[in-house]
Amino acid sequence: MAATVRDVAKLANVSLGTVSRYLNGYQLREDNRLKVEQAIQASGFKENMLAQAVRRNRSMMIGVIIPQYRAVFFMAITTILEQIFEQKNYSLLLCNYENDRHRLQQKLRFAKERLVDGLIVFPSYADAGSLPILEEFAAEDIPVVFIDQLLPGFETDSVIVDNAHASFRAVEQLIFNKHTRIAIVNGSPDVYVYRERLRGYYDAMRTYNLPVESGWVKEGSFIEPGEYVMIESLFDLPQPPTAIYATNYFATIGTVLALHELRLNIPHDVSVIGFDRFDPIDVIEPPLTLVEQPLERMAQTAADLLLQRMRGDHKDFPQVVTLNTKMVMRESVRAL
Amino acid sequence: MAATVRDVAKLANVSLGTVSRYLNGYQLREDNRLKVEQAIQASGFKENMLAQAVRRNRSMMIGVIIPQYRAVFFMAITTILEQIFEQKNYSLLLCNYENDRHRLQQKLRFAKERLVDGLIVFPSYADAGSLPILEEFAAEDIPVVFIDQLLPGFETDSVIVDNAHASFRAVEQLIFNKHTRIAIVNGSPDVYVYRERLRGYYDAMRTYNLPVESGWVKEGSFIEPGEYVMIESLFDLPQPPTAIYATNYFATIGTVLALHELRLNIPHDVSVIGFDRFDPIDVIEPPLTLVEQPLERMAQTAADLLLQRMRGDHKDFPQVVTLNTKMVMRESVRAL
DNA sequence: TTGTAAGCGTTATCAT
DNA sequence: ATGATAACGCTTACAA
Repeated sequence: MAATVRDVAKLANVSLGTVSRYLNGYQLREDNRLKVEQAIQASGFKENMLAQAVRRNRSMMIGVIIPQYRAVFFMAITTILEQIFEQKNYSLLLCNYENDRHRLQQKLRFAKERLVDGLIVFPSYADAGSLPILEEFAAEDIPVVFIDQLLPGFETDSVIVDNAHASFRAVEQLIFNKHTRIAIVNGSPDVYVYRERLRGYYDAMRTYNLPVESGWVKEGSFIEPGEYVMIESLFDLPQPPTAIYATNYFATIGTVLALHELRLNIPHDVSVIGFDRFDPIDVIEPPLTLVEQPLERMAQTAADLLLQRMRGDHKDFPQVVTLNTKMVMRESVRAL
Repeated sequence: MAATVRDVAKLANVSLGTVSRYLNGYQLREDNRLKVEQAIQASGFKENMLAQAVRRNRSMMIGVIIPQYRAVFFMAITTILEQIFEQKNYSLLLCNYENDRHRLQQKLRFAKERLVDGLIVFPSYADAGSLPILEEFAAEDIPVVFIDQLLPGFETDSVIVDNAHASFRAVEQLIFNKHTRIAIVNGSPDVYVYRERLRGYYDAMRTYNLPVESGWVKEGSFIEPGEYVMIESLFDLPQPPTAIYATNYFATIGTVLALHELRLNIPHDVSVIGFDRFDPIDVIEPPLTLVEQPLERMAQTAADLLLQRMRGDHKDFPQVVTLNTKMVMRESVRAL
């Protein structure tokens, strides 16, 4: 049905080797080049990437393993990854492991069976112990890059963000504005990044000799009904906070909704610093002061690292690149 | 390096044909089966899916073409698609076309070059005229299924939702509760589904002989700063609405935020019906009455249809399956 | 520069 | 049921 190099060769009256060489960018004699080009046109020849893959032993696929498609942070980075890799003619084999260690192992195996040339993993909730498959990638020299988090127990190139420092600076910013009673609305402590963000909060408070009252640390998913009652309860305390640092997108939205509910004005009554800038965060009034992650650079760095390893360049392996977040001052913090 | 059927055959002292047959589930003589199994164990043989793909002329990849990874609706369906296809050993070639006709055509070509066995497309913003590549899929008998929207000009199996009817019922529900002044906060009229949702609104109002005041129809993305000022302006009208029907996730959030801003209580001051139930919608107080789309069934239907076509069963082609949304009554509608 | 032929790791068709 | 062998569509020595 579909034309093959053989058909093209026949049509052009050259050998199939010549056609193949043409396709791979080798120099041809002028008349032959013309004949081949015409034959390709005439036959509607399209190269078969699968056959190429077998022959070259490269699938031209990159596995991208994601905790949850619903979490826009991962997908925002994946959008950029796709653009980068598409330019190099790689396609993405996306896998969602639904935040489940067991499914993660499954998905890694799945990607390996598909013979991906490289792997980018967001290792949320994971531990190396439950992921023996990773050693197989290492053994077969299939490069793996972690993004967003490390995975203790398996050392490989990683691109992360300094979460503790991000928190430190956010809290510090509040302190600079004379806030002393600062609460944190944090993601689940099961996730490494949230433990880090919490650590940065404590660090900042300690550094500036501020006490952390019991009840100022709230942790949750903030996607379940009524979960922001937890946030509201901050204001039942004898010493309610004057500022709230919310450490992710859902916590930020939840905080805003809770303050609305309590008829507390941002920033007049309570100052707020949020985390991550995803739709529809920008719609919120007043514009929120936010910690923003360098999504582009994370993606670009991870991609570059992976491509470098795939080229066989193992310089400085394993490299851990730590990027900094950016605090963007808007209007949700008031100086006391 | 990696063991092949040949290696296994040698190790087991059988022909490679026997090994291949074993792998493909044919009956073997007991002793041979044992030998082959042992050889597979011993050699750590893993089948090479790429070689299989070439030989069988089936890539075992399904292209899934998505307007935007950031839009959780698409990703929610994709999550389900992935589960369904994984069970059949298909992998997903996900492509994001960033809501751009031109990039959509590119991505379709990309998927075709990768020899996907089938295609699922969310054709937002698209028109068949700008997508000549679709005809190539048809010509080569690569099944294409549209989901969420049709694409006039290219007829193929499609799974959609009755958006107009969804709106009709939502508005009707408000009318049943004695509301007569009902506003709609709608997505961009550039998108077919929003034109449909608006049509349903008008239909319902007309059916019940209710006037639609000028200024009751708001359209926008509701992700840009200050866009909910549009919603707030509803209440500057001489005849402000007593109920708002928001036709997507962002419109719903925007509406809630705007009402908070205006210190209007839901449902006491204003009744609200929203659309789509994605995080963190459930966190909103009171629980919102929502139009919910049958994500599972959409995904399952599209997948079934595609698999059927890939099996060569072209019965009733092209099939357009229209599913119904579900109105879930919660607490954001008050009877007047 | 070109043609020939071997080979990638499979599946599938023959006889046997 | 099995072995031998061709074939899938391509790349890549090797010789010419």
